[in-house]
Amino acid sequence: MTEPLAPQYNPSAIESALYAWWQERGLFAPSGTGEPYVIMMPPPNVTAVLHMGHGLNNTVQDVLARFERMRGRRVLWLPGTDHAGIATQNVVERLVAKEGLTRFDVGREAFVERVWAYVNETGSAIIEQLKAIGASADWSRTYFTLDAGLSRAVREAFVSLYEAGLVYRGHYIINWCPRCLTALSNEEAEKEETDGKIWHLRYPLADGAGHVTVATTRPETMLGDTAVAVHPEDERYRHLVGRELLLPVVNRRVPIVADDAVDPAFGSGAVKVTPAHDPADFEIGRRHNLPSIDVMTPDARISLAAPDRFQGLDRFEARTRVVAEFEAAGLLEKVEAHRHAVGHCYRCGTVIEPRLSDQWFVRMEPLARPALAKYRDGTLHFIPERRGDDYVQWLEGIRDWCISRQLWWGHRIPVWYCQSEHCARTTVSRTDVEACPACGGAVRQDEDVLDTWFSSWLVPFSSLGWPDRTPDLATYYPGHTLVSAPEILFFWVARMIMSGLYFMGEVPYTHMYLHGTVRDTQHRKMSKSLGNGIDPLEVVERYGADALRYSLVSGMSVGTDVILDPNDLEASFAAGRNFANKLWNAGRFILSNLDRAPRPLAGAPRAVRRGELTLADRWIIARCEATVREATEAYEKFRLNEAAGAVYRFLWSDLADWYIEQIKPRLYGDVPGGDVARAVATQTFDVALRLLHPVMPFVTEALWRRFPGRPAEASISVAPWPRPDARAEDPAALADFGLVQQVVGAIRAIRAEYGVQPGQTVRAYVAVEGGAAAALERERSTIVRLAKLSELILGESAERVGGNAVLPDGTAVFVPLGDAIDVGRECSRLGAESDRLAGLVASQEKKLGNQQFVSRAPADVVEREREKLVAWTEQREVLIRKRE
RNA sequence: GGGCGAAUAGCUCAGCUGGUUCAGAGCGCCUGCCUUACACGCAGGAUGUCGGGGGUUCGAAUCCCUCUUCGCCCACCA
Repeated sequence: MTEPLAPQYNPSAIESALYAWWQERGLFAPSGTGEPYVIMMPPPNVTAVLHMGHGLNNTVQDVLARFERMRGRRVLWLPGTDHAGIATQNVVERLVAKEGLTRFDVGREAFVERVWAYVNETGSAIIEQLKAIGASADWSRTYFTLDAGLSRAVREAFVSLYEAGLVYRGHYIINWCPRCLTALSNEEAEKEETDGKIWHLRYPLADGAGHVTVATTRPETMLGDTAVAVHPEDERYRHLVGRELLLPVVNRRVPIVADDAVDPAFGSGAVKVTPAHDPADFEIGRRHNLPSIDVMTPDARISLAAPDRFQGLDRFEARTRVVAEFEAAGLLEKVEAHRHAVGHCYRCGTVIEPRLSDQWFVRMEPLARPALAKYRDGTLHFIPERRGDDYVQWLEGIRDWCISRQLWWGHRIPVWYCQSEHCARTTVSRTDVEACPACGGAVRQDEDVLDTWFSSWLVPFSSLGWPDRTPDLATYYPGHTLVSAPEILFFWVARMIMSGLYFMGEVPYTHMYLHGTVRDTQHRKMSKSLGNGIDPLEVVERYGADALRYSLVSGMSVGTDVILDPNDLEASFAAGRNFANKLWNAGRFILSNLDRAPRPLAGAPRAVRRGELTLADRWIIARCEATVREATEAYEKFRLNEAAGAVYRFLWSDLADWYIEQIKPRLYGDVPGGDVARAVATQTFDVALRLLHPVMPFVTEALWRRFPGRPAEASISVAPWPRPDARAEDPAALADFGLVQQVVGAIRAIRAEYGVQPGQTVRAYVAVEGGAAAALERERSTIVRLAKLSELILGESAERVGGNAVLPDGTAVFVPLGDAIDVGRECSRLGAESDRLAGLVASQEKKLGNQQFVSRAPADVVEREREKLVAWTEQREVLIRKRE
């Protein structure tokens, strides 16, 4: 506690020890009797390694958690990890591939065991990494989306939705990833604008009397065409409806049908219909009883349903071959460039293939309706608000959610099919089914697993024990704030609202804060594949967790992206490190002076009476008060950068640059009042540490604990949040000390301008009277010392030669410099200064000469402008006289 | 194609309900300082048609319209 502190703050020497101490003390578990405040951590993938996006997301959550904890709320920040179906399976598949095997070689059971082994070994790494950045989550409650409790919740949700008719099995076109070999939801198929081509193909009429031209971006699908559709009212084709075409390449006769879905204005107005490979075509096929011919295998090669010469070809090779055959037959009308949106697998980037298959779906419209209503009635708040538009748009256009995945890693679908041919009953059950409940025959469980998001959308209550009615569930549901990346608004955030309303009857959160994305200086998203990432742990090692957090927080206003430079860590993180160091040294200085206080300041420094305070004391107390208000309001409004900025300015510009400099004579015993200065410095510094703790938890704790009178077990992380105190407001002190600062600044500027040696003292005149003079008189010694004066004269100067400055309120400052100065230089400076004032005066006269302004603007505004004009005019005259 | 947002110093961005923080901060740049808390520091300084054009207003970086350029979300015109 009393060992001397190093002049340079060394984060790595203290951070892990402090974190361990917080954990030992159990400070991150909810405690006390305050109103609960719940933040649900977006569960990172088990196999994830901490990246800057996690850094940002968890820093924001931690700032809010720590802020509310200090405000006395019973904070539960609930962490967990996500089994992340496809992502995790892919990782282990790659490991298996190194042994030259596929998952099919390994077999389902053994493969799942491998995944478990992998997850058990490396799965919690990210949690350790989150601790390195200071995350104050309640790790004792950490869940895993595949553990027993959450698995039970998943079954309960599936079965009860099924019983309500909201889960169904359907035969539809879904998004299929030919590399992951699974169905995907619409959200998992990322649309990307792509420059492609559109081929215009001629299909001859079967009777040889001409042809119909169709356009397609995927010519290979023509192998599965079973019709051509035209609009029923399209005069060009009306006479052809009902006739047949001879499909080239495959030589199949297909009908021409009329369907309203066809847009006669697009292309030729005739559409090839491939019911097995296009959702719109599927619908047309259904309306016209067309056969569906699936011409592709699961890995997107041409299937046995196509002519021999195409079988086994990759879909893109087949595309080339089909086009070539059309061209050779003279049936390729034209090829045009075509920009369109192409779906890609969100996990591996492979082009999605629309595929006809049997899948499980959730009927979304009944869930979406109340979720929309809760936004429209003002229950839900999005920060920033515009994210609410995205939410509404998505819900209004919602389509059913395909939840089955042809994977092995995940929650097995709780459906059993009777193997007996005459029974064939389907059983959907909360518990495992051994035999068919109808006929007692053998059953086979559905092979598929559920979308990983089907477990995470339940997390706000499943992580608290649902479907059991646990005390945790009663206490901590619903929560308040969700902090999330905008990418998972639809995957997760919106769905949690729907599930919360459906299963719990209440929205899980009222405030959804969607922060920005971490990008590089070219505004590209940081990613491993682009190689533009910054490793947060490296930053923690080199600059400290506080520096990392400060940079992330200060670099982001509500909902904007955070830009970091991967090639220049110094540029990105030095500011935070420097700030931590500044704090460290300010704290070190104050502490070292407490040691030389005549009596140790126990606990709260000795009570100081208002009458004992100097102008500077009153000023820093008032500034501190303003900072409490500003920072608290900013945290409440999620304006974390403003909160950090307010405390930064207070600590650096006010406390360190001015107040600490001002009190040095008192501290050193050169003038009386040392104990008052110590008390005020200690008090205001303590408040600032508490205000900053949510953003920079480590350095603030390290310093805070060292102040005398703190019990060994006291932690700033549960210290009370500073309360606004109207008695500390002091506009007069703010104005008076502000004048002192301006006078000192003006004299310093003159000294620098005229190259006065740093050690040399000068005289200075300040032309003030009345209250302003009294204020300067009270801080005379401060001005003399900080501006390095031999004498301060409050009044006009008879001397002419020297440096002049005019403060914004019109106060003149003059520093006589005798023969030492360059007269020519001074003349030009005087000229420039008087020109500047002339400009101000001119525009001011114009403004005040405007009758409209004088009559319409508020009186106080006009009055202020008048005063400015008077002061500027006077000072300009003074300068002009001097110049002569 | 539909919806939404952004453009301010060399860079990254604040600037919220029009008028005292109105033209700002940090970084970078220039000058001078190892002043016994801190050179990861101190003091001083330079830099802007607030994207273009129009409008509302006594007054616009701020509100409205329009153009330009970027970005995000959504979308079965084959």
